Amino acid sequence: MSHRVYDRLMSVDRTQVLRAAAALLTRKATATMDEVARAAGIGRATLHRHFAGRDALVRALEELGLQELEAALDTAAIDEGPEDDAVRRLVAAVEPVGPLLSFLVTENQLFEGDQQNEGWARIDARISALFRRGQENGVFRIDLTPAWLTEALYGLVGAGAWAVQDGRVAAKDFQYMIVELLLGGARRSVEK
Amino acid sequence: MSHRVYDRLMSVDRTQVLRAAAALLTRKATATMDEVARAAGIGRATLHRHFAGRDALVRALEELGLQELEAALDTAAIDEGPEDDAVRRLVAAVEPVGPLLSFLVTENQLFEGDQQNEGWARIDARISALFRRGQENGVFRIDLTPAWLTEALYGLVGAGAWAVQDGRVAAKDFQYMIVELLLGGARRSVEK
DNA sequence: ATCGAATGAGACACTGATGTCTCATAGGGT
DNA sequence: ACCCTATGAGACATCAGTGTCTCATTCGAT
Repeated sequence: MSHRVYDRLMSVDRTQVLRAAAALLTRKATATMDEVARAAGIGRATLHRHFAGRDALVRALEELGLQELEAALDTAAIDEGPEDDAVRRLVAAVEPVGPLLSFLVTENQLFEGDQQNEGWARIDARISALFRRGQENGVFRIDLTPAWLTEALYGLVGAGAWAVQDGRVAAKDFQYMIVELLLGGARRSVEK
Repeated sequence: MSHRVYDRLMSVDRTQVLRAAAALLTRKATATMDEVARAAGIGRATLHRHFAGRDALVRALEELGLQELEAALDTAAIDEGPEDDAVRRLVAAVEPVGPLLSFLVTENQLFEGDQQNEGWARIDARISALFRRGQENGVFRIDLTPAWLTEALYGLVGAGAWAVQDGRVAAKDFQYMIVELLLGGARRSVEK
């Protein structure tokens, strides 16, 4: 009958389409629905059957990004262990979501005026909590607010994803570059 | 006769229009020419008289941004003195250009395929040179490439400008937050 | 007061993207 | 072998943004 097998009747994998869309829109935010469809290897009509319109597509993309970010936060287990190690795990887990994250961060300013998506608020809160915990435990400096450190993390991940995509930074260095700068800064520490 | 006074006959100040356009486009990258015109307080026809089209507008915006960045690099005198102080001066000087910079950085990925604008290459080179000089003088760590530090600077300035605009960070803390994170990182140093 | 240049508002045609529809076809499920 | 559904391709109307033009008006210069 129409159990889960039935769902798979659709030869078009929604998530796969979203990934293709993300990959394209990350590079070219103004890409056409037709371009998105071709990038996903499907027809424009089919794309419209799955996503009512461009807005719906972006919303779905946002949903996907939020899901993956939440998942990354979970697998990184940022509530456990030393906070600097938690940040390392977080960056590592967030790396694959990098491009999508940077797209959504820049795209989100379009929805200004609306209340900030609650999904984002939740993720912000979780990451901020990590930095706050680190401050309380004396691992992180207290003169940089958790909110700013969270924003900075987004910014660095975005810059990193973009730099990798443009070939200015090797993909294998992505995690190291971000974590080291975020945690240790650029200044050479007297004792390493 | 038609000396400099004659130029001022135009009641529309080109730079002023560009600033208004930058302010709007930074928040809403997809803003219409009509919206830009209204934001600048002029008619759409007049906007078209000054900038042939949307492309021309963006190009002019890019030119303005490059000019201001070069000027910021000059006033910061990044070739002189201790490198960490130079970075402080650089961030301070670049702050007013923050929104425009972040707009151009994200907008630039549209012109991918084309050769990177030589103006950008020049600015990248100047900033990279600062970080490289700091590395050679033992001020900056050598495991983070100058190219990455430059990208990170862009990313942090963008994130900072955005955070300020959204009220998540106080404007007066902009410079401090960025410089401290960029130079010192989030980790609490044993000796301050 | 007069002249000239620039402006604002609106009309207009044009283009590109969008969203909807139809129809033939391929490909799984039975 | 037979359905039945999803798909791809294309046609189509619609819409929003663009770029151009005209014309009345404003404003500074003389």
